[in-house]
Amino acid sequence: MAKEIKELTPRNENYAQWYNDLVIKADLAENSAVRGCMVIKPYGYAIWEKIQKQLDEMFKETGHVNAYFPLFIPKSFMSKEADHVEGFAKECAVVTHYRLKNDPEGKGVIVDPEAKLEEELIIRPTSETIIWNTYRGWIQSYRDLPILINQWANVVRWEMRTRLFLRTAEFLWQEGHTAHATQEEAVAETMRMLNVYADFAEQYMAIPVIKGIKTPSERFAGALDTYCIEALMQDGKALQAGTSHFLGQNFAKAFDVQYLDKEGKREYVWSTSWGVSTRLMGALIMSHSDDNGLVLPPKLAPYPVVIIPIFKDENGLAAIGEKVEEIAKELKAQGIVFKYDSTDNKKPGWKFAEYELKGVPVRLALGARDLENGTIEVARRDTLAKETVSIENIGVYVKNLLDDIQQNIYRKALEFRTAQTVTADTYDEFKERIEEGGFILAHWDGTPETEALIKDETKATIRCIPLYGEKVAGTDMITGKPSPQRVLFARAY
RNA sequence: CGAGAUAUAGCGCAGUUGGUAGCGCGCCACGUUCGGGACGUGGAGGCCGGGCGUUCGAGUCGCCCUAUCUCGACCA
Repeated sequence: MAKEIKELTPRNENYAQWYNDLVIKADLAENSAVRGCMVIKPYGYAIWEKIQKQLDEMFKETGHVNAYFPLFIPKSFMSKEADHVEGFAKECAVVTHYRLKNDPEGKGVIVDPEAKLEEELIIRPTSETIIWNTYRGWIQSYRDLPILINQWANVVRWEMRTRLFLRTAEFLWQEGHTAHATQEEAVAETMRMLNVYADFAEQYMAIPVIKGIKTPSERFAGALDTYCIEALMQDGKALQAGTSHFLGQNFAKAFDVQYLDKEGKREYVWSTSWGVSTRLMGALIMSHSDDNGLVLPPKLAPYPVVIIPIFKDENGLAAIGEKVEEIAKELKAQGIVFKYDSTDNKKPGWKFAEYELKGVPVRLALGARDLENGTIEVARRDTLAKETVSIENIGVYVKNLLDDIQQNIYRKALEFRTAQTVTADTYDEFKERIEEGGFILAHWDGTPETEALIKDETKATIRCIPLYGEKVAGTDMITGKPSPQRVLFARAY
């Protein structure tokens, strides 16, 4: 068994394999019988629920409400926005029939050829089209605006190659779709939600992100501008962790959504959409995990604390159980969720390893020796440090420790990213450095040709044009043409 | 969709020049253990991914499928 843990090495040559193993061994998810899809297991789903709950709260605070729109999209809807269909056409699952029947030759069931749909249905790869078709009926005047709606849903994109959490054929996400009277309002909304995502990533997931804007080639199909948060994984590859799109009037025009303004003039509505997905869990796993398994930030751990009793027999367990009840009261008083693993079919050492693999931030171990001394052993997952402390005020102690762990995990990730972010002034320097992974800040002349050339030759893409940080003009490292600021390059997932 | 690899017990694997299948972990029972993945004894568990062929005989050889993984291509 010990061997299994040693196989997990975040910086080994086969990071992809390590990642897969960790996801499976930490009991988060597994491949399903359906190509490219995954089963999210209870422990993994509990993390997703924490993410959902927190984001939902942040959406509500910024004035949004939840609603739900259909899974199926009539094929004709997809063709109404030209860029949108071009972007998604290659990865759509299509429903063509609505009935099965017994095979007349007795070979199980077949699709009933007489049950062919007149118009095929697309399983949503994203919901802009069905939502904007609906919004048309909801919007008549400026008094109906803005519409600030979010949807929690699953979507399907038939990707050629998939990876657990990072790119599955079906995934869970939230998609916000807002409608506004003016361009300014819509742009402000796009930025507002980008900031919500960045705050969530940094404060809850403990992942530092760079806020920026995508180049036209990386833009969402149908958007005028795509803003994003970009994170750096431990193997040096970048991961797009969330996007917020300014859609202009594209979808309003495609679905004829107009409103009457105060002067009685008809205008097209302005819109945004924004989303994050179960991919965030991939980011979480790859950002913090180490050779012992997952490392979860306390704010997103299904249970931030696990209590492990060390006992010889039933009497011993009962004595510890009484003490645990006292501790439980203190933890509850601090609002800390914990798990007490009193099962007697696993030894303490096994449990220690198991909860480390699962990334539980704090482990409390309690045995006869502690009962005698009035102490408890406290172990933290981020540093693997252990200490024996007095059981007095353990609730407050753990609360402070959890806060410290949350900050420490973020600080570690930030230090890593800072160390892995460099500038390159010449293309040779760039090509050499890109092999080591990490972010590279370099000057770009703003043309798609240069961008494509770099991608072809180095597999690096422009992750974003950073919104913040110092903006010093320079010249493109290849063409020598002027560049207003450095842009962020990396190889990406 | 290209290249490579893999498919044998719940999981991880072995299986020689073809002779009707084994190991470790896990699981079940009992006992001893219990402060970093315990140990002993005894058990249960397999249409060897599917199909066709060669052969007296196929986990093993040949061909064809299918699925998975890694690397590409692709990827709001």
